[in-house]
Amino acid sequence: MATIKQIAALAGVSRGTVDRVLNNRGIVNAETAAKIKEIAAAVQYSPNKIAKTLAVKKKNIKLGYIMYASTSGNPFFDDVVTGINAKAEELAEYGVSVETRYSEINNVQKQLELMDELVQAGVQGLAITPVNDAAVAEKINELSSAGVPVVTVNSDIDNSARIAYVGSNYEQSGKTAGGLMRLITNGSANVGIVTGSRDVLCHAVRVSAFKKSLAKHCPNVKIVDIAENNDDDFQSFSVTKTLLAAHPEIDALFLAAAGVYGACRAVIELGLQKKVKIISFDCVPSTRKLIQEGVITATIAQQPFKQGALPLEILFNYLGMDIKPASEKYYTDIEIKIRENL
Amino acid sequence: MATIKQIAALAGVSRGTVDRVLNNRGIVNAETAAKIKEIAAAVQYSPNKIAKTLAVKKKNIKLGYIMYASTSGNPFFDDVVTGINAKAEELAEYGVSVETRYSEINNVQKQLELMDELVQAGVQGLAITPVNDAAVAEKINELSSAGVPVVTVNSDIDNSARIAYVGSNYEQSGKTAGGLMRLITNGSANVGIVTGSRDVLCHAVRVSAFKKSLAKHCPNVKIVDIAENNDDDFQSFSVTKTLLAAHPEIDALFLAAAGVYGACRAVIELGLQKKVKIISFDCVPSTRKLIQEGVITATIAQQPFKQGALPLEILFNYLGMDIKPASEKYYTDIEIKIRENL
DNA sequence: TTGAAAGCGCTACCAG
DNA sequence: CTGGTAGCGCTTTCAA
Repeated sequence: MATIKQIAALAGVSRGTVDRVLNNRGIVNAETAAKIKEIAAAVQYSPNKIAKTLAVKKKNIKLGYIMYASTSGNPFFDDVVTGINAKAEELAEYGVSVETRYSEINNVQKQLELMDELVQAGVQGLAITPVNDAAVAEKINELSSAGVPVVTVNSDIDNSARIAYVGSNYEQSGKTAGGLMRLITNGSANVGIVTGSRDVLCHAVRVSAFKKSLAKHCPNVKIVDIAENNDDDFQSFSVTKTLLAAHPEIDALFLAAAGVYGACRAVIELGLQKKVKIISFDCVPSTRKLIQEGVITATIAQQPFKQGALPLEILFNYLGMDIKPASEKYYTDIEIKIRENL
Repeated sequence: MATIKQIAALAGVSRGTVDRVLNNRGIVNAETAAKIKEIAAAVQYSPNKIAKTLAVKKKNIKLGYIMYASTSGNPFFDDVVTGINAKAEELAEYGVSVETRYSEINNVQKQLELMDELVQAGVQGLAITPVNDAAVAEKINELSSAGVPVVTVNSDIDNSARIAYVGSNYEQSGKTAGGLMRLITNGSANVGIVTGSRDVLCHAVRVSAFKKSLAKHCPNVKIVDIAENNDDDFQSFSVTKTLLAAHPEIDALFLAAAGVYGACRAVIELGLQKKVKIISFDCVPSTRKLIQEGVITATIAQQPFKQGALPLEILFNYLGMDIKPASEKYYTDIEIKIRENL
């Protein structure tokens, strides 16, 4: 609990000098620097975060956030935005302002424009749910080189210089879905899969991990067929109906992406809700309701609130507190929700 | 984002006066007080928490913590203690010190002595896992009256003036265990229950909620028998063996308290690990291992780390920041853990 | 290359 | 009843 002031006194120098040595700013006489470092080590100096935070106000840090709009089809992002706003409000006290922009899934051009716009507006750090495209990756690298740290949210982007990723571990969440399927079917079932799109990396990873997990432990669980709904409830309704009609042996569904409500409507319309066991992802209001009604057996949630909030915290620590992210990847918890612990 | 300084300027008074009005300390002329309040409301004054935190150092807050020792049989408390220590270290920066004492389950006398000891040592607030006894409740009330706020942890105590409880919602976690049992048995099973003691309130609540939850939804799940292990692994081993021998029809076990390892050893010794599905509580190292090995199907964890840490935060906020607990009960999350999301 | 001082916003204490 | 001031620990700027 030693302070800079105390160290200064011990070394017989001013606090400014100690500050320079300990934080590598400016130039200090080599001898005094060595002496100060020695003393700091001896008294186990560690900076007081609160004091630092208070002083950081003058920096007037400005952060940018590019998030998918929930109007693009998935109310999951509403909860993420709630997290963003809560954290932004909290950081306001530290003199931090947050500019949020909404982009569309798969619209690369729009996203690039928003990035430019935010940089023009003077943001010193950026959080973004990136479209998985080389052009986006490249712009992230540009920003990084220009000294603007970037944190990816919800989906990561390969070959980019982002300082951290916050979001689900899709591999593990897919495996967990497989584990759940094993438990609720007692290791024997004919499973239909409804996913968003084979082309969306995170959906693909989830599905393949799900399959792998079952293949390993459950020889009697068969994957009958797989359908794509493009994260749209109406498409989801129709492809699920087709899927179930084509394969009357299906007695379990794995809903790997959005469009959960549409798929469940199809099951209900066909009168199969008693027979078909359903596992889904996320816990949006309609999903919650379907769990309460017993249509969905279990869902896997992934801390949307935290996904929204944590990137801002990471950027604030990076820019304001000189704290580098402890890890390159911050995986959210994989939360199994059933009717009783919703 | 208005500050006291700005309000003082607007009102033409000193910051001291504004502080007095806004924090109800000392006496201020009624007119100026009204004026200041009006201005504060107009500019939407809200105190800066960081600045407050920095200034709180001089108070030299001292907190006490009475926790069950994990040597009393349950390694669950190790994780709680980890949470206590982490939070204590964090709070050290705020000038807060924490005195921790370890008590024994069911030892009322010892616990009363420790409470006295900590008060003698000058703690200004206390967190405690109380033995459920009238004498303990009464001493909690004494402390409260004397201005020492108390937070209960892990188990609550009736008719006491504690400012908050942090811990599991035993009713809901019991229900969740019931829900899980329903899912993994497909609603049909002969269940044996191994609990700690019928006399320990939280065990009793869990078990009764478990039963109720099953009775409501699963007519084909029968509770065959119930055994008590007094949270001891050796007793657990022996009573579980007896239980299984007496009821060969048992094909599922609900382990409602500690002694999980002992019960599982019994299952293994009888060669029943393939047949008997097991649901347990908490996620201590031995339980984790048994899940990985497929002996335990699922366990319900309850954020032991948070149970340790949060009470200190509540007390700090109460004493240092004048922030009353937002709620009287802080229930921990009910986390379902299976092999894949351990 | 170094020291001194102001400031972040709030609290507490001493005068008046 | 009120004002002024020092201090919490760190950062930053201005002088020297």
